[in-house]
Parts: sequence; C-alpha cells; structure tokens
Amino acid sequence: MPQGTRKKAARLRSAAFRRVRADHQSELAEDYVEMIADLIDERGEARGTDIAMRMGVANATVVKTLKRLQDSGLVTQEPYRSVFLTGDGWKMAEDGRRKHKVVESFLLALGISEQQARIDSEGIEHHVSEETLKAMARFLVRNRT
Amino acid sequence: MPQGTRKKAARLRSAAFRRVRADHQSELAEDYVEMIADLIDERGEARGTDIAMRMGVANATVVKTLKRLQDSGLVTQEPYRSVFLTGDGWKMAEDGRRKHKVVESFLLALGISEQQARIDSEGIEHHVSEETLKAMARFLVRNRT
DNA sequence: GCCAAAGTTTAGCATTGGCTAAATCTATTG
DNA sequence: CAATAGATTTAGCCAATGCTAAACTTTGGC
Repeated sequence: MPQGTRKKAARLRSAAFRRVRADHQSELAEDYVEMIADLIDERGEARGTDIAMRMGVANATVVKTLKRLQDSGLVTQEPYRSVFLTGDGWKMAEDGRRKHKVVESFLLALGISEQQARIDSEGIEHHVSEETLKAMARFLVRNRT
Repeated sequence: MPQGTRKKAARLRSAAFRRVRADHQSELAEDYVEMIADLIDERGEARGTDIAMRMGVANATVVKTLKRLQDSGLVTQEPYRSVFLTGDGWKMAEDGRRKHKVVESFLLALGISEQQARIDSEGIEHHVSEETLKAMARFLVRNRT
C-alpha cells in the first residue's frame, strides 16, 4: 500500500459516519414538522397531545422538542395554543413528505408488505441522498402498472 | 370515522417511530463492533486511535463508548490494550456486515455511484427489516449479470 | 358561572454521545 | 536506560432526547 493511502481511506470512511450523525440531528425535526403538517391538514390544528400520541413519546418531551424547533425557526406557538409551521417549517415538511412517499412507494413496488413498508420507510427516508431518491423514482416509473 | 379508529391509527403510527428510536440505540453499537471486526481482520488488532479515526470522532469519545459496549457484553478490553469482540460481539458484527453488503450491493445494482452507495448504505443498513433485506437480495439475484 | 376533565407547562432527573485539556502509560530509539 | 513520541485514560464540560410528577390553564357540561 502506498504511503498515505490508509489515512485517506479512513478519511473517506469517516465521512459516511459524520454524515449519518448529521442526518440524525435533523431527523427528529423533520419527523415533527412532517407530522405537524399532517395534523394541520387533517384536523386544522396540531395539538401537543396528538403529536405526543403519534410520536409515541410523553407530553413533556413534545414541549421540550417544540421549544427547540421554535428556536430553529421551524414552528411558532403561543402558550397553551396549538402549533404552527413557519415558511421554513412548511418547506421542510413538504420535502419530508416527498421523500417519504418515494421511499414508501419504492418499498411497496419491491414487494414489501404495507405494514413493514411503513415502518422501514420511516427509518430510511432520512438517509437517502437525492441520487438514491432519483434512482428509486426511476425504478417506480419503469415498473409502473 | 368509527369510534376508536383514530387512536388505533395513532398507535400503529407511533410504533414506527418507537422502532426507529430503538434502532438508533443499537446503531452505534453495531457500527462499532462492525468496525472492530474489520480492524481485527485487516490488521490483527483494533486500537482506539484507529477506531476514532475511522468513526471520525475524538479519542475520548471512543473510550467512553467502548466502556458502554463492554457493559453490554459486546467487547472485552484490558487497560492500555486493544479491544476484542465477545461471541455476541462477533455475532452482531457478522450480522451488520451481512446487512451492509446486501444494502450496498442493492444500491449499486440500482445504479447509484460507488461513493454515494457507501454513504447511503451506512445510514440505511440499520433501518431495513429482514423482509426488506430479503426483497433486496431477491432483486440482486434477478438482476445479476 | 362553576367544576371537572383534558391539555399544557415546569421542574428535576437520567442517559447517550459529542468535545477539549491534562495526566498517565507504553514502546521506540538513540 | 533515559528521553521522547505515541496511545490511552480521566476529568469535566455540553446538548439532545427521553421520563415522571406536580402545577397550572382552558374548555365543556350542567
């Protein structure tokens, strides 16, 4: 092995892990805004309790997380009122929905059961690059009925 | 909508998020043992510095994480010595490698570039169920050259 | 309009997974 | 065999994400 090749390999490899860690940071935010968008569309408002219920976490956890999302400029809220998305929040929600739809449809097209496709796509959607998304979309077009 | 349907829907949905959170907990452990296995195979031993390098984290972080992995019974270590895997550790490493290989090959078969396939598979491998893995393997067999 | 139920917030705690800086140990080399 | 370079550990910090229990606010029924 020529000099320096090992270190370069390590650097390339570590980039993947760095990326995964970065993804995890935005992951929760994306899940929240996507869910808030869904709730607003379905029921006209997003309440803490409903978010807690759907996320499967305690109420207090939602409060804390929403505070962070507010600091990040993704949501707005008044005390004891339901939550709203900012422009950025909506943008992120739309993006998440788009990815989610592609990944889930792709898994279904691959023959995965509905239930498992829902579960897996929830985990996968945050780790697919645009390149992979495009490839999935291409696959869907080619295999459309 | 009939009574109780909403709550049931919420319960089903939250299951996906619970699963993702559970995956995240084991994710780091899997990455570490997989990498330790690689280092042992490649160089005969797994040293803290090399792990830190490849993971892209600080040395002290590796020490702390290895302590947790030891508590979980995945690795063994003596002070100032390199790390070894327990039986459980090897099992987890093998399982990770298997998943990793399938996902990465699958992405490549889908037409993703090598670099992106490496990055994406690192994130995705921890979120694919056995069902999805099987479907990916099936796809690979069908599309083998 | 009051009271109870439902929803929200606060307080306080634990764990995970990062970091830097300083201390300590090991191994190499002169 | 002593000095030094390299590796490891310790100490102490921080942020994120979870929890429960208790306090407070809003709302809906009577």
